[in-house]
Amino acid sequence: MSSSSAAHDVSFLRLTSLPMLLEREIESMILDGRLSIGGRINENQLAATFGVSRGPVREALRSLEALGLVELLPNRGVFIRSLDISQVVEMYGVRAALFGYAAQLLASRTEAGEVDRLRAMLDEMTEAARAHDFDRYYPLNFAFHDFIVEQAGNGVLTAQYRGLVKQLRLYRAGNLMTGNTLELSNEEHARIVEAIARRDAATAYQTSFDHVERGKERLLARSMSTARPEERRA
Amino acid sequence: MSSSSAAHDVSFLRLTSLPMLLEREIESMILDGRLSIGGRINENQLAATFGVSRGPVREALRSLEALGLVELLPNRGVFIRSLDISQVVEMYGVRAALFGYAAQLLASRTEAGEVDRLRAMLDEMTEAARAHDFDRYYPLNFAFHDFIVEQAGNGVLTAQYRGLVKQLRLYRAGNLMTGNTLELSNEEHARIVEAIARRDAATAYQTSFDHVERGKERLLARSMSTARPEERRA
DNA sequence: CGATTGTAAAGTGTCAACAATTTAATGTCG
DNA sequence: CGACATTAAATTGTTGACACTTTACAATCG
Repeated sequence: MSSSSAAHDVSFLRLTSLPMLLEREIESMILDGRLSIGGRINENQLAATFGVSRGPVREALRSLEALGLVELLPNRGVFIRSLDISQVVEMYGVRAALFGYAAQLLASRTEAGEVDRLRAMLDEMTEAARAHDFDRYYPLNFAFHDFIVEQAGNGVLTAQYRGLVKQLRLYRAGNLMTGNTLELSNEEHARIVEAIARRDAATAYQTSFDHVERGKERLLARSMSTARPEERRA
Repeated sequence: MSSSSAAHDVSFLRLTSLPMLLEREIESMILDGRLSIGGRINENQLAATFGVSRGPVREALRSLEALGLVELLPNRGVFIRSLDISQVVEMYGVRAALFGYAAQLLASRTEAGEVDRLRAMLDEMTEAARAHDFDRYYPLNFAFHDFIVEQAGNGVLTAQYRGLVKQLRLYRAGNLMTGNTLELSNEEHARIVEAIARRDAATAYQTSFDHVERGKERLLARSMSTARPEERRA
């Protein structure tokens, strides 16, 4: 039984704990919008909701703070983090760099297996874009980017990228695409896939970086038109 | 008195708390080597050391886990995170991408004020490198990289980069440079500064990316020669 | 009536005690 | 003597109580 070297990996021994569970649950409450952004979290209330005491809740909130999803103000409470547009812009920049690096890595390591998958995703997105079906396009778009990052084969990169994307979900207005932006965006996807297929790492980086940067600019343009004239000061 | 708009910014009202304080203190205990890597942290002992109860200590440890400095195994305890070489390699890759992006940003935004400072740092490093004075070179090298990242003007980037560098300090063998690597490394610095001075964003990115990648390769080469022949399997 | 001060309520911060689990030590059987 | 079951110690997990701070409210004074 115990002769085999490392076959079973007995990591079943309680790989989770109450604070981790609470962390995940509170996180989805935030990302699903069940806790409103900018709002305050009441520890007592939250603990009562889950039927636990405040200790584990506070530990979970500490983790969420380090993940950038909430803000802790001493003696004041925990607040769902709200991003202003300048922070979002900064995040998009870093995301562009990370995504570009991912595409670069994938281009230099791919053995063509991933390319077929990417082309399939691309076809689906093309179809959804043609139909202006945003609800169908959005998850495909997400999966496309995530697939490239994942297949790049760098776990640290994947974690950083996903953490950033998670934080970006705090900016609610950001995910909308209108009109022909779907088609424009997807043409950029096509260029990315081609560069990866050609094993052209430099072009894969550049097209991927530019793709996210352009998404940032689309967001900015949209944010300008939406923004109120001026926030008056006292 | 209350007429001025945002002059005083009374953020003095307890901008810190016990868990934050403990977090910083434990962090420096780890990075200074006062807590040995891979070793286990005893909550009772640690709490007694600081003269507090275990609650705040546990909260601090949750934050440190999210920062990637410790690992929490449910019911088993908290362990100072130990990095294997493959993780370090991944981190270097991401660091290269982030640092490259920083140099790119700085090159495209600099108004020449930063370049003088960079050239001054470069001169100091050249001197230290010529004297093979690693102890003097190391902090200069650190400051040089950090300055570029900081002056890039992207707070998210700065935070991500510094977090990564902090984690890399868990890999103790990594910081050594021998022989003429100091001079080689500094020649790369010179190329980076020149690209930034020229406002050549693309070259700034590439030289900076390559610089970190070469650091990774130097590390890997060193690690190969140091590594034990083979870790035998059962 | 508006600004200020004082007071009560609500919420966060910290602790010490208890429960549950893991680890180490001990004893027992084959 | 070694493997296994049993027990004791150490350590983590969770809780409820209490102290402290902030916030909201009410009363008072100019």
